[in-house]
Amino acid sequence: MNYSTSEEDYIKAIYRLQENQSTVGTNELAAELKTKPASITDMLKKLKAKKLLHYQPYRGFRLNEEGTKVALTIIRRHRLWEYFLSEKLKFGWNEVHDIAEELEHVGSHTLIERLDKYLGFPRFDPHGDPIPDPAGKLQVVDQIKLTELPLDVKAKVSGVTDQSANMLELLKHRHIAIGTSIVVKKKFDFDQSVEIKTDRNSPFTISEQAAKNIYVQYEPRS
Amino acid sequence: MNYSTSEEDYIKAIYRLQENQSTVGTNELAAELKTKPASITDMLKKLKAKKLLHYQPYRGFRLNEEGTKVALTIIRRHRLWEYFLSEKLKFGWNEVHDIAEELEHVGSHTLIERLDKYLGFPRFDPHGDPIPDPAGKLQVVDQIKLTELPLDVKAKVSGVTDQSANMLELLKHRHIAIGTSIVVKKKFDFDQSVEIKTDRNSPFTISEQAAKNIYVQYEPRS
DNA sequence: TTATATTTTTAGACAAAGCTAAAAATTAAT
DNA sequence: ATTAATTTTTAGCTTTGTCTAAAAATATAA
Repeated sequence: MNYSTSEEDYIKAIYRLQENQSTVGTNELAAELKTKPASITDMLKKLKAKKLLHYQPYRGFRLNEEGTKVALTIIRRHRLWEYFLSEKLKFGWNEVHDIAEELEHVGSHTLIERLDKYLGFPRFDPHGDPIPDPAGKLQVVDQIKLTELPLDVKAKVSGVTDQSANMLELLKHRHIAIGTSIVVKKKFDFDQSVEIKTDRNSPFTISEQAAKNIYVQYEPRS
Repeated sequence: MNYSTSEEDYIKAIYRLQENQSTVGTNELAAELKTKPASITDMLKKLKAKKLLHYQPYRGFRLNEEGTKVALTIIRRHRLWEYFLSEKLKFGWNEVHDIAEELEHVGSHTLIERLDKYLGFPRFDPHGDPIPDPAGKLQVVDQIKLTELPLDVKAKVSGVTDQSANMLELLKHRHIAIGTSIVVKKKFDFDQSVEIKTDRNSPFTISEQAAKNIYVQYEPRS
């Protein structure tokens, strides 16, 4: 089945919201999509007719199996494009989102599969979020915060959550990027810092605060 | 200024048609866009209001300077994506058009400039059509048909116009692709064939008919 | 538990883009 | 130079996605 850009945006937003709550409300979704509640009700009727969600008027709604699969397909496209923009076109982690927001609606299945292959089947986007597989399944995340990594265990940087100028500056200065090999050498509890070492630096120290925003994974990227 | 997907499609189609004729007609454009004449009239009013074309009811129309610039910007996006799909994602020359038709409407200026850089500033798309420059100017084409290439002058394959299965088979078999170095050794007028040599083959002969569909350029790609 | 506040839905309108059928303008042809 | 044929435009309707204002349902609270 093929969905309009609008429908895709709704599906994606509902998916995002229902990750936390069990059921999503009209006002809430309206806020998320920066639109008005009346518009939500209209679209819900259409999506229900297309059997993508459970919905009883006044009772809230939730994506069903099919709707979830569609959502994950869109998220897959989004994150693969983010990875492309960041890795190949050298956009900053903070610039990729808006452009990917447009590219994700280009529907060709072959396009996405070839892109995936071209990129080397990445498993995480530049923000560290996992990329759903072609079947629309979200892989169990095997990435952890740098602060949770046991000492002297080699891992690879898979993403960061804090994209502030400071953080980006720090990462740039230390030559930390996605894929960088990294090891935690010591943890200094007394001043909340950790000593780390990458394959491009001699050991250095960063704040635990910063380290918490760096995600790493054990295995090499497949 | 920003234009809708529909507006962009109209502008591109008008540009295509007015390359031959001096002025374009409603029926003609309707056929090109597989839509109805009444829809054309509606859109023409909008495009005229946006000062993209000259248009007198019943008198035909033609893009003005601004409209032409917009058309070339869209064509630039289209052809850069075609190049990307063909060179990087290994799509066949015949598969790229439809996907590029969607990607071309993604508006980000930075995206296109970075893509251009990433691709190495290509000057021709996989069909051999020139890629307009960032200012929306079409470079004078310095490519010629293989049959027009003087003997023993080295050139590079820049595209083909015939994408029939036969032609693709021939090119594949002879290892002729975009960028392949090629020289014409002899022209056999008596049976309408030419002997050519590439950097990957000993000399061989193909029909003049086939050679006419192969475009080459003198200088190396910039 | 009845009144009040909040949330959600309905009703009716609007803009974009398209269509059909009918009217108007232009072109061609006797 | 009229008539006939063709092209183009207008008028009015449809769909998608949005909005505002009003009505209905649900939740909260004294």
